[in-house]
Amino acid sequence: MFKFAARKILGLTKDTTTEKKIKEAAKAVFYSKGFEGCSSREIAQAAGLNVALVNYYFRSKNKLFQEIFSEALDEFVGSMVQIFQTELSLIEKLTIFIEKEFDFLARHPELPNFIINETNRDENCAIDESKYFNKVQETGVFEQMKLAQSKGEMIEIDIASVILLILSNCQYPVMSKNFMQSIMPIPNEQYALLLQSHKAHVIEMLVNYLFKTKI
Amino acid sequence: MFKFAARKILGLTKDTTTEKKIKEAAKAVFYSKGFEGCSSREIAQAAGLNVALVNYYFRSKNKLFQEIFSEALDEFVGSMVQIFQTELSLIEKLTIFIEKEFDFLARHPELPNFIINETNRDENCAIDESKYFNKVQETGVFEQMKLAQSKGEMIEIDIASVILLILSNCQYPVMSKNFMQSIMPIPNEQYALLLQSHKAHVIEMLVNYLFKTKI
DNA sequence: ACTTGTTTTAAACATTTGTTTAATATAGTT
DNA sequence: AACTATATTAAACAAATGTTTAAAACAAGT
Repeated sequence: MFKFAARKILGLTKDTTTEKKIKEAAKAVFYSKGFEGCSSREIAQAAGLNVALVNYYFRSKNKLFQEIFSEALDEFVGSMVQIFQTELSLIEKLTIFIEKEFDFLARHPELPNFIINETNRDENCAIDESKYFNKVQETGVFEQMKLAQSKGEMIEIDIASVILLILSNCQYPVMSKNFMQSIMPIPNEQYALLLQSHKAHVIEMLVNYLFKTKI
Repeated sequence: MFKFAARKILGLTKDTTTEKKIKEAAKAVFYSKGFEGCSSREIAQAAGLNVALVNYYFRSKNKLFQEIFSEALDEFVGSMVQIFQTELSLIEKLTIFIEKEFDFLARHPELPNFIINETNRDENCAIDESKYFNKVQETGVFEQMKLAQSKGEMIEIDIASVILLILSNCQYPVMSKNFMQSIMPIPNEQYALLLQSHKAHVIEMLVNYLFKTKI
């Protein structure tokens, strides 16, 4: 019955290319259509395989999704942490983070909408509440902010607000592309250009506002 | 066969409470679960009616959805236009718009995610590409911006970028509530407070940046 | 060649889906 | 009261869904 489950737990799978194929296909399909927007068969077909194989390797559509989703979150928070844990100044961290985030999102434009969306669909899918928070906290970036605030280098503002300001201005422009194009006449190529110039505005605006230091 | 369609076209429906009940129920269900996240039967049940009635009044789930969605967009753009067409200064318009948008979104927190999401799901659902753009353009707010820019009162920035800055900072904080709560430990009541103080930051930041005029 | 354990497939299963049908109830008109 | 058009319902339909089963293909060891 649960042979493969046991094997997986014991780490005995030979990590076959099939499993990876399914995961890659599932990733692509889930990202663009969401959990409820696609079927198991669609994923199997995208991987060029039988439906039963999907459940053979991942037990259920739900389980497969959870794995993909949690890796998406990992990747997402990971890129944040990667920059925060450097020894740069806050302004540098902020600037570089926004730069990287815009570039990253240009390559994975479906990701933010996917995460926001699925977090809203199933509130329980918030995995390990504190796991990600701790990761970020361990970088010491919060202390760095509080220190800067006490020294008057940074404005008094809730740290959650800072996160919100950053994510809002990085992610929303990507998520809302189709919506923006439905209320304003902007062809695809031009939207990419818009994002580039928008990035510069976001950086300047946030740095100026948070640090009261003209660039 | 298409009796009711003919009646609707001819405006002969007595606008029964049943039709409204279905629409209200559909609105609530679609908003919170999206088109693919719910079934016709779920909508019927929420309205306390038979499934067949939903199709009797709206022909299909798709058609019902289109009606709801396009009204959501109307409402959304309408509130924008309402403020833009006043005789206020740009700074006042911006400030009031953000104030109202935050209040509006506090009452309809599912709306932005719903619109963004469904616009991404079916790119064809972008109804009447120019309709909304014209509505906004007719308010003359774009000319007002260009004038302010030529007078040096406002920074040089693409108007699409301005829209993006505003919507990003108003909508994302609401859309991402569940996501934020899964990476930071913020209870519900506190998140509402956070949004209030965040609103003030957004106003100050945007006014300062766009108009180079300290409040 | 036989056995054993793993991978893959086609087919089946029970539910759920959007939609339609055919019958019943309701109300208004003559 | 009978007729008619509308409103509502229960039941049915075909298609799609997530999942399981049972059999086949494959590989490795003996």
